[in-house]
Amino acid sequence: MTAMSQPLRSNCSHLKDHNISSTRFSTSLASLFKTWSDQPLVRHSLNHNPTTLNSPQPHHQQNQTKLISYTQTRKESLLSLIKSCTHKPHLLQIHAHIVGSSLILDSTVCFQFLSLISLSPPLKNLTYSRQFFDQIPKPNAIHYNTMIRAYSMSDFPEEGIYMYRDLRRRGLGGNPLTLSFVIKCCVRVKNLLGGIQVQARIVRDGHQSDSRLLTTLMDLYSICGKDDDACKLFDEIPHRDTVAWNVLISCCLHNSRSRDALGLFDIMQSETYRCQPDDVTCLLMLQACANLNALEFGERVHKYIEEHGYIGASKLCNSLITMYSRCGCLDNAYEVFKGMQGKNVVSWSAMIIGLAVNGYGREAIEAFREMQRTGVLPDEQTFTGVLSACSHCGLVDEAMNIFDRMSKEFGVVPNVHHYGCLVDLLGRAGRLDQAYQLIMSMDIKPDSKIWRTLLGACKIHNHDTLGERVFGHLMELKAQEAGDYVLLMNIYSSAGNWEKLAEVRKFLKEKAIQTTPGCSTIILKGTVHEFLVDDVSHPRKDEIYKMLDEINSQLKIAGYVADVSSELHNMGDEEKGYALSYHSEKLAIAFGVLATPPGTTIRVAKNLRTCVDCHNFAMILSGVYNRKIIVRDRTRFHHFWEGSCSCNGYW
DNA sequence: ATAGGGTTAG
Repeated sequence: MTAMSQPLRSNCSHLKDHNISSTRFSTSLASLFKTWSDQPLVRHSLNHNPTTLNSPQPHHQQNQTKLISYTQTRKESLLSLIKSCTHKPHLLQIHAHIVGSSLILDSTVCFQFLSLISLSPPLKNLTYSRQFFDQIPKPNAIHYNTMIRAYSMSDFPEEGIYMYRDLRRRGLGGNPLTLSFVIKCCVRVKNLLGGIQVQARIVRDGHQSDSRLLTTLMDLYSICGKDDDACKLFDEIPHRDTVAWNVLISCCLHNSRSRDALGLFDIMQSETYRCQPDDVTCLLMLQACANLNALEFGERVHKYIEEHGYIGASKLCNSLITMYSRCGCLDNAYEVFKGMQGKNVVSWSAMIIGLAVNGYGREAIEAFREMQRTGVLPDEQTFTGVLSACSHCGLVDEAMNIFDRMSKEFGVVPNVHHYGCLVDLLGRAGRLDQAYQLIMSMDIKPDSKIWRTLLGACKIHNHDTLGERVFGHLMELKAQEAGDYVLLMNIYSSAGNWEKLAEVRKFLKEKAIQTTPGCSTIILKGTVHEFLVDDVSHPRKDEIYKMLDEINSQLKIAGYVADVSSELHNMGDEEKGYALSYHSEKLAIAFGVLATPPGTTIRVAKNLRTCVDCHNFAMILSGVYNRKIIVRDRTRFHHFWEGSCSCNGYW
């Protein structure tokens, strides 16, 4: 309703100013149609020649001028009607009159009408546009461009590529614009081959120094995973403006080269290139920072944003919230969130997800309630955040309740992420069969991530029979990874199933499948210190291991008992406790305790998931040694202070 | 003649 009655902002400012109602519009339409009806309607046929229509007999000189001027006025009034049309019934009337008169042969009229129905939001209808387009006897390049452009933004981008081929068949040379619209279509469907053909055309038509065209093409290569080709193309762009740099940066982000992306921020500003980053550059940089946990760089970008007056942009604020929370710096994330004007669903979701990944589940749910109080409607991703908050804190009933309300109250259809959170939650809570039933009852196909989640839960609860079945599902999807074999071995190990364990081991060795070794890093005074499992390569290794021994005995006094469920070897519990003490995060934390005074925050990043034992170890240590510890693992952050953790002990 | 291109938040 509101969408339909909304005036066309760009074209109808005059309408709005004088507040012309639709009734008055109808009146003027009616009077126009009345004048038309005095003219005989010209039946249009595809073979009609426009010149014969508009050229009356030579001996009627006076009449001809009159007729031309009359046609002219008629056309002018129609064009102004098209420009101010906001109602579908009027549209249909105008349509009928264009098609039923000689105006179908007027390319301007056709173009204006086509723009109206293919691009302007309230009346946009692509099927209808195509119908009209097909009624134009001789569509020109502009008509084609309009259609291809509309298709490039629609759900049927490949249709734009077909239209481009059609245009070429008709021998209408496309201009650079046509080419750029087609490339956009190719980007949408990741049609690299089509793009390469267009590239050949760009060269043949002599547009090879059109920077914008090349930039679009770069994006295509980037989206298709051809980052090297995209870079090559970048070198060929004669005038590299900020957008070109932005595309290059986004290319790095899309192709897992966040580190390169960060580097480009300084390179583009250097003496050689002298290109100023804009708001979009900042947005991309923040994403790279979030991927890399690069808090300091993120703070630099934040400063740049403030200095350049971009801080009012909600997109940037939302991105800052995500960057800070993905760097484990919730205080800063909340600071940005609090200070921002006009929080939308993205801002709230960013904050909720931020709280969730940092283990503050109850706070996330509270934020969710607050969001509803302020009248912002949650969407799919908000629920992903809320449900993952529940799964990080073991709030089973809360999650079930929210999941139920999600579709009933908010009309959000459960997706694979929502189910994933529930499976994780049920699995960790030990309700393995219920989790399995849930997966089997889903009306969407379970992906490998879901099965992997359940496999992880089978490991926690030493459920080897279900674990085997779940692993079978992963094999069915041909999606088993090295880490999955490790989980399976862990499950066999915990269940004391040494034969099966040996079997898997043998298999891994035969197939030369490499498992990723655990690796933790800690940054002290700007230097990155890296530790592998049982690492002895650090220059201060003797001190570190001595420290670790001391810590272990101190923690034992404080009630720490090694949790042995993560070990693979067939040995007695006492030996296991010993073996566990050399997990990479323990080494990194021991080094942190060694190298920092009490009261400091120790930040550790781990490539895999932290095990229960290391979680408990860090939690108790934070109290005994008075350090705040933040461990970032593959999926989340764990905050520890004064012997407690943000997720209330729920691992 | 007619319109008009690239990057972008959770």
